[in-house]
Amino acid sequence: MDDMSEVFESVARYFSLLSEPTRLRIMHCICQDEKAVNQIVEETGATQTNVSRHLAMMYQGGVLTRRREGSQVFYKVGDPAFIDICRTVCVRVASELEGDKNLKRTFKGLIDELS
Amino acid sequence: MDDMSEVFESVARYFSLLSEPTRLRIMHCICQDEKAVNQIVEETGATQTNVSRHLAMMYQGGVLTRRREGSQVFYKVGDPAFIDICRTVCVRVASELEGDKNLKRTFKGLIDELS
DNA sequence: TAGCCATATGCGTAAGTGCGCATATGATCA
DNA sequence: TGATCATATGCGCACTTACGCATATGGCTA
Repeated sequence: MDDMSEVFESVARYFSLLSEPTRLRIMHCICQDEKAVNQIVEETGATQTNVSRHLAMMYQGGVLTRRREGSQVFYKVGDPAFIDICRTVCVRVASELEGDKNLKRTFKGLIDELS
Repeated sequence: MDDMSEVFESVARYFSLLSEPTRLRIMHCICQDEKAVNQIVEETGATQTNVSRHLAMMYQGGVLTRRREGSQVFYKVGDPAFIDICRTVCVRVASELEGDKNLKRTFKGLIDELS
């Protein structure tokens, strides 16, 4: 029965990559186009340290791909499952919102982006 | 631009429900049939305290439904998106495994269950 | 080579999270 | 009502995690 342990741990590890707002913001930012770290820093408003660390974590988790060009490093979401999963979750979470038209609209926009 | 913050936080909150091995084990256990807490405790091998707390957390997050019958409480996965998301992630994670035939087989079994 | 830009990383800190123990609440039955 | 079973919760602890600061590494250009 406890071959399962390893499975649950791997899956949990994957989900934890997606369970942090800053990381989601970063992923959203490099979801369609690859971007250099400094661009990501600028667009997300997070610090360079933090962005760099989150990127490294996601890269190691296999969610992002990385490409070096000169002194810059470009990151991009490279996980084919990512879009699917996020869209499903967004639909799911949005469906439980009561009230707050603005938030609903924002979700809707994001879901469209992902479709 | 920062209507997004709230969105990212909600989505992250959802993912964090799924980012813990014990919770995944519990969910797997009540994925198809509802079960009372003591059954879940028995089947998962976790302590009553812990199971109860995880169940409460997931219930509040809207992932589980709950039904009282006498002194027992039955829980069940009630999130229509859950199966989809987990299957996608399992496929995703399994695809990155190199070697370890046994683990692959376990994943495959789980994925079949979810299909 | 030296200096500069872009990115990564060691260290310390504060907040969050999972867990066990003991205990509280709630329901059944004698 | 009191005893007993099922579930939930307060408290404390250990561990993890996100973060900032300072600094290291790696590449470019003069």
